[in-house]
Amino acid sequence: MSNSDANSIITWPGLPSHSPNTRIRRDRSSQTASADCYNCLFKPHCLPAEIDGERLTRFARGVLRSRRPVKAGDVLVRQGDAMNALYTLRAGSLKAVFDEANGYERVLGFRFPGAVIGLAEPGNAVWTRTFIALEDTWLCHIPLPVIGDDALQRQLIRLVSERLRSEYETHLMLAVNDGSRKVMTFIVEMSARFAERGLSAHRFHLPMHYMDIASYLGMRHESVSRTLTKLQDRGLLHRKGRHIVIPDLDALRRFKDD
Amino acid sequence: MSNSDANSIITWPGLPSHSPNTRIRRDRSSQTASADCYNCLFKPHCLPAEIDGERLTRFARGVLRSRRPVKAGDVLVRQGDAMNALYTLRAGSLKAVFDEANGYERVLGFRFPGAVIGLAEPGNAVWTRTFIALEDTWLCHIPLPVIGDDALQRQLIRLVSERLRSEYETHLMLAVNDGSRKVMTFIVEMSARFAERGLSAHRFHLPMHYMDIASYLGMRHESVSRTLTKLQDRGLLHRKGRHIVIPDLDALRRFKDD
DNA sequence: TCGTTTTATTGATCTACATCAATAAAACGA
DNA sequence: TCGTTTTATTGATGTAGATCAATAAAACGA
Repeated sequence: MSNSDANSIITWPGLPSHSPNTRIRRDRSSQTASADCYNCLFKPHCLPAEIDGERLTRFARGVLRSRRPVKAGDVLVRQGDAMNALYTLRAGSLKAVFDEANGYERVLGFRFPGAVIGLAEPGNAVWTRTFIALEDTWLCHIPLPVIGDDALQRQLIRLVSERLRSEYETHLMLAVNDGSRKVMTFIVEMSARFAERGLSAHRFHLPMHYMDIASYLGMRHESVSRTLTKLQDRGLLHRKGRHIVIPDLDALRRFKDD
Repeated sequence: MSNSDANSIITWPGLPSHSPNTRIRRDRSSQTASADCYNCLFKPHCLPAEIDGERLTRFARGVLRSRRPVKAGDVLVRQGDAMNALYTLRAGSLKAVFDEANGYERVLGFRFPGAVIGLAEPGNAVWTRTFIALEDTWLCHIPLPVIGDDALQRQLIRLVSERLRSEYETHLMLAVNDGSRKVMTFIVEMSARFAERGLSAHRFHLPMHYMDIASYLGMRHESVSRTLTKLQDRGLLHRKGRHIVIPDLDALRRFKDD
């Protein structure tokens, strides 16, 4: 069963959706507030990276900050929905999936705090992928018209091409066609993502299922599990379920590259 | 042996390069000219898509149109070179490759007329991939400062996110992990690329080697060859070397999808 | 043009991973 | 909390495609 089935609930007020069970809350003020970009930890990586003062105030006024999270398993936006805003991830995590005609979903990526959601869509009227929360997730909502400013557009160009570069990295990883290498690259990458948010690079909890990892890497989840078991046997990592401990990160990196 | 070895020759005048044999022609006027964006077939897909009149004239004045081609096998830009211009492809074709430390190259994509080269680099001071001509190739050279205009930036955003969407498609293709499906998807995709340039979708010549296709798809070239032989045996296509004939394109598409 | 180098094809073998299956462990909801 | 559902683990088996090898066909350069 897919996570993105009929009982998904969209908690963003008034968000367009094809889900029959969409729950729209009336009380806007209790749900969202204007963003506080001045004090935001992620400002240097976000759209208003280069603006300040009056211009930043104007930008922040147009941005809605959610107060209640998108719950684990819920859909933020669904492939095919009209696209009229970007999101930024403040806390939690998301998976980006492509919904196939047969009902299955194929995982295209994972997003962590600081990430901008929707970079593949400018120029497209419609969301090309579905975004699903992996855990309770807080976001900011940036309507497209707010990004008229020149400095914002330059930053958007930078963010999209940065994402493009990272997708080329992913292409290289997928094209090695060696399961254990793909899994190791994934683990090292996750470690780096945690580290860049000030968390431990050696000890972390993966928010996504092994089935999601497998889908992302183009493998079966059995193979992901077996690969991790093998890495554990070699002492390169320990794990209890999705909790990962890497005693020697450099050793893992070296092992991956030869 | 890689194509991007020491005897690569860069025919773009004054282009930075690490190649010892770089040939720089003195006579600029015989090599390049201002672009003629007004009469360019590719304008709707290029950067100045949305500008006209006076603004287009100003843009075109900043753009250099090459008169002599980059020769087959030659390097247009090398990974690590300083990045200060985009290119657009007018005729010919290129491959985008990642140069590995061990000297091997891994193919990340192919570019055909109408494509903009360098979409992954804005925000990066340096080329992240090497571009090599697959056949004699003509380009336009667009210095980054020329893209100050607001409409040009909007179009650049559109182009980069469009490329990002196409990389997500590639991710989906690579993650199916089924050789013959990957090859069929590639052939169908190539057919579409030829068709969109007004050429035959049923009968075309692949400009890249099987080894490049294999590298791009994460396979061995033997497997690419075998897969094509199998498709030929089933009557889904005919080929003589790299010349491909597809008698029934829909049949091939249907076969690929089940 | 011919001789050399590079690329493509075909065959034989081997292995990593998919697939099928059965159990165990989490996660979830009443 | 317990009972159900979903996800993860481990085992047995089969197969697609990697690998090694040898020949054929292009492509290239003098």
